Amino acid sequence: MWGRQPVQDECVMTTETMTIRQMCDAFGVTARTLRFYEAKELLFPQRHGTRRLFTRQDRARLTLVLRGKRFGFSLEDIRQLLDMYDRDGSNAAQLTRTFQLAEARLHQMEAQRTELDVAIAELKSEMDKTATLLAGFRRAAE
Amino acid sequence: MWGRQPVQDECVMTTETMTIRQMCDAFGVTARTLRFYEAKELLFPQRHGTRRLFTRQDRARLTLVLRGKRFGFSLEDIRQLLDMYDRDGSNAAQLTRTFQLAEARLHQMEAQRTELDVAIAELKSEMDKTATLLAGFRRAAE
DNA sequence: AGCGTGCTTTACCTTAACGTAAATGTAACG
DNA sequence: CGTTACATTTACGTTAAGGTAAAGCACGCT
Repeated sequence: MWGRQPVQDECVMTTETMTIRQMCDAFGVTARTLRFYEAKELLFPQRHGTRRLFTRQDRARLTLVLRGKRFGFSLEDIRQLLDMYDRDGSNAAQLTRTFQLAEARLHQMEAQRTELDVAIAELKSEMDKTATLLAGFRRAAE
Repeated sequence: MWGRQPVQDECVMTTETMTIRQMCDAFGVTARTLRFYEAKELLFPQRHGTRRLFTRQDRARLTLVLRGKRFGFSLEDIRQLLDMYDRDGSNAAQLTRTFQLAEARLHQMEAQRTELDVAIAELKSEMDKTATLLAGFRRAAE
């Protein structure tokens, strides 16, 4: 009735590779997002003809990308962090550079945490004032 | 509405009004920012000829704007809060609304901090791995 | 052969909070 | 009067993370 999904006889769900739509469904992102991430060198899907085939590695990377995004990091930050997870450039110089990148990121994150703590404390203080005012109003209303 | 200021023909340096540059120095913002905030109806400086003169109210409002920004509110959110306050800041219903907005924002910020803590822990863990690898390389290099 | 559907690329659109540049104005100093 | 030092308006530029539209392949089915 509706167009049935073309059943791939040979490439049966080995979970080896996934089409773009399978990725969208699996991760809850749009196709545009996956293509965008490829353009930004966050993912490196293979091609079968013109079609993208996302590998196990792409899925692992995408998981990390989405986690990083939840933490509020930019895609560029994430790309650099992914290079750290990919310690395939296993020479000491590369690892050292990677480590330094991570260290810088860590400092940024800790600074961000400190700022967030300050902001939270300030906001709480402001809310206390407002709450006090409100309490006064409610007493006056009786 | 809140108090009119004395007409000043001579440019006496009262603390009543400030030029744009005095404002920049006092608040650590650029002139572009002040003009932008005026365009966005966050500030309402008077004019002396073509020049802006920022009043005590403007300074109070700018203080609130900058505080709101530290809390992560958008300028549009801030404008609405300021407008509410202007219309009838001493209205219990509006104070309640303000409080609720602040509460929601506080929850967001606390959630953000929790996630940030997780991310920091994970990153530290990855850095440990990298450091261990590096130590191995350095031993091998001797 | 035709149809429907999915995938592809190319390319312009969006939002926030300003930055930056150009052209012009004006006020004070010397 | 000229120069200097700000001030003003207008208007286009920037960045991030995609959205959206257009138009063309590439199939599998009938």
